[in-house]
Amino acid sequence: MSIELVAKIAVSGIPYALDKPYDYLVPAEFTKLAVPGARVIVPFSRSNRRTEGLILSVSSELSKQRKLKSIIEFLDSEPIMQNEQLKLALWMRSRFFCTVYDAIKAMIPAGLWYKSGKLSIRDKTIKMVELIIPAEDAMVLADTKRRTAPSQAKVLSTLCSVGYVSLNELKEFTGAGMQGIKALERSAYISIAEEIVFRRPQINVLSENAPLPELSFDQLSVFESIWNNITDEKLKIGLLFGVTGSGKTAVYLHLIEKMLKAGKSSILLLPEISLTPQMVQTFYSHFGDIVAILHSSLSAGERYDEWKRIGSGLARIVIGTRSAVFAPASNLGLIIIDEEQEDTYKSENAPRYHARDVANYRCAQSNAALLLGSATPSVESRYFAEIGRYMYFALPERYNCTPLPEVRIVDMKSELRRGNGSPISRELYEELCKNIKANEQSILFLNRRGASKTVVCPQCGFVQSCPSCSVSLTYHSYGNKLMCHYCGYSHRHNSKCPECGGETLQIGVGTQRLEEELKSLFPDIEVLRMDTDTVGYKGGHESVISNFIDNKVPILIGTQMVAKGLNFENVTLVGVIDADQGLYSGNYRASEKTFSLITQVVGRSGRFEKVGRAIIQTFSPENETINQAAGQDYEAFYSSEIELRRLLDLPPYKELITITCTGVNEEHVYKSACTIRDALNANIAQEDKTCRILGPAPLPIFKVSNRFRYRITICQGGKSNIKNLVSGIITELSNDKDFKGIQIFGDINPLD
DNA sequence: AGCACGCCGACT
DNA sequence: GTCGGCGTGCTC
Repeated sequence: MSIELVAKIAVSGIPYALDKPYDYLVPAEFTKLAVPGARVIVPFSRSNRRTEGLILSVSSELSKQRKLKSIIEFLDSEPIMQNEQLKLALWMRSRFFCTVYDAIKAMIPAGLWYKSGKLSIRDKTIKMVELIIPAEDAMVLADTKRRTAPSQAKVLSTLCSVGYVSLNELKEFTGAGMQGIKALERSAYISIAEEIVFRRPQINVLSENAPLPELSFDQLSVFESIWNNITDEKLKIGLLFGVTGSGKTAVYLHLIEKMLKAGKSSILLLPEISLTPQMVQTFYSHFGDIVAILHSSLSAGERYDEWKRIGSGLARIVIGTRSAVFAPASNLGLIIIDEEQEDTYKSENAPRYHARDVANYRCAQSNAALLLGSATPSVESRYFAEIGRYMYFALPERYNCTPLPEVRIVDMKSELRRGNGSPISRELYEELCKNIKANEQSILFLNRRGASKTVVCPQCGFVQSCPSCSVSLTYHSYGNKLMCHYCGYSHRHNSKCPECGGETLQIGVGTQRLEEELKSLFPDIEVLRMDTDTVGYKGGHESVISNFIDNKVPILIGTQMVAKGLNFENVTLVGVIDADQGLYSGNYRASEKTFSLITQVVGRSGRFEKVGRAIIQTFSPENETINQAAGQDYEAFYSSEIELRRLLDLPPYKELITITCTGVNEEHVYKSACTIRDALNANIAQEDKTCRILGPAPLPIFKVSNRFRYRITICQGGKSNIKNLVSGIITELSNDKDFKGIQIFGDINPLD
């Protein structure tokens, strides 16, 4: 019997059902390295394949009967995760039905994943040259060398004046070659040393040390109210309601500044950074280098370095997208989630987390404050404010008192009856003419890419759809092809119906066809289009926007990316081409999303001294949500929507947990889902009688990449132990031989 | 998931 | 004989 060191390890690349801590022996030579948070390579499974893992804990044990395998190597010389982060990863597993390693991967920058492999990211270094003899001596030396070694003399005299400089700059400035500099190093007159530098994302900083914007009376009182409440001991979550243009950003800036003065760091989450360059610039201009940004279009090196700057405390303000909620900010004081209702805060793949939930957990752990900001808060958040779980703050006015735009709803049914089948109603056409004449700009919003929604055959009714996903193909006039917007499949378009040979018809309008329609209506007018097709490359988004602003392009067409966070001085007309789009998707959040989107896009109009107009085109002009959005009346929308949620037993009254089955054989998938439902029904009665089990139901898009998808929805009160039950059922059935080829995963409050 | 084991038919 | 097809079972 002897004492051995045993590490409990979370391993990567395993399904949820196998995820548990595995015990490994720590070989004696690794004793010092074996600490929680360090990554290792371990042999795993019968094949002993090399598998990455992370040490969760280490303990000394009396050696047991069973033989443990040993850790092969260490990837880290010190832990890459602190105790607090490990706790967060374990919590994420229990809440989001992911493996611990899925959570860990979301929490650390990608470059660290393969530190020892080929894809490793190294610290970037530059060579720095320093004078290591007294400057007076160097001057004398430079004089003596002027004849014999002029370039060495130049190097010495240059170093006398600058002292410490990068090798590259020194070579460029003095014209000296490497031999001369090396010679000086050999003689111990100068030293050459590597210094780690940070790769930084390129930001156009407008000015340095710009003052904070002054707060208006309303902003100041909201700012003080937020500060006094969130720095209080008890209630730490606030919801800030502020209509478009009310100046939420100014309040954020002042809160973050005050946190900084109190010695605390802050994280600001945005739905998508590339859509809000103005916000990032404002922060850089005021706070300078202590701002770090984290988002998907950074290079791996930049992301790794920004992460290091945050971890080391050099950067104390983090601005980023969803995953920035994991930023290793020390002494965290505040997390702000701007436009908290946005779907981008929910991850669609494992770990299927919501940034709001993670922020909430982190803030509670580190006694920090959480502030949610929005012009159209999610129904959940507004409800939690109503019942006192969140503090509620409101900025009622537009900052510079611009009146809200004047909004008109146009009935497209009567437009059709008048014989106008085009996507532009007569009224919108006239308003566009007015704007062109007045030299003012217009934005047309249409949340659908492509030229035309679908191609149908009016003779036999055949609709072309993707062979591997269950969505209809979308026509793209660029390349004359039909594309699947889900998996990217495309093939050439033939105007003849593949079933009956009849002439096909295109129905529904996308941004691309709208662009063509406008070009024929206004042949002499420039039209810009902004959607994922036109801004695909890095920086494309900004260049479209600056083109629109600088060249006063009369008309901008766009998908939802035109709706978010942009200030256009000269825009006085907004047209919503198809307000119904998305309203009848069958999802319980459809109204909420429609309201939010229309409200935001209408708010783009007339943000400065000119009064804006907006035209909303719809086939259901009586629809309550559309009318509430037209009136920019969030409270009216909220009170009708929350009543509906209460009646239908939906969030925020209940929490939804879904279990999704996917597989290539539809019947097998369906039957597996039924087995899950039965297992739930058999077990749930003891846990919670109020909870309902729905399904199996096909997902809105029920086939993706040749896999069918069915899911069970559990609608539960939230306090019971249902999550553990679900976890147990997923684990048990994943290992069942009847479930061979079936993937099962759990999700909480999915968005689709 | 990923990989070895093992049991069966085909073939240098 | 043994190479390789995939069905079965296990992962400290």
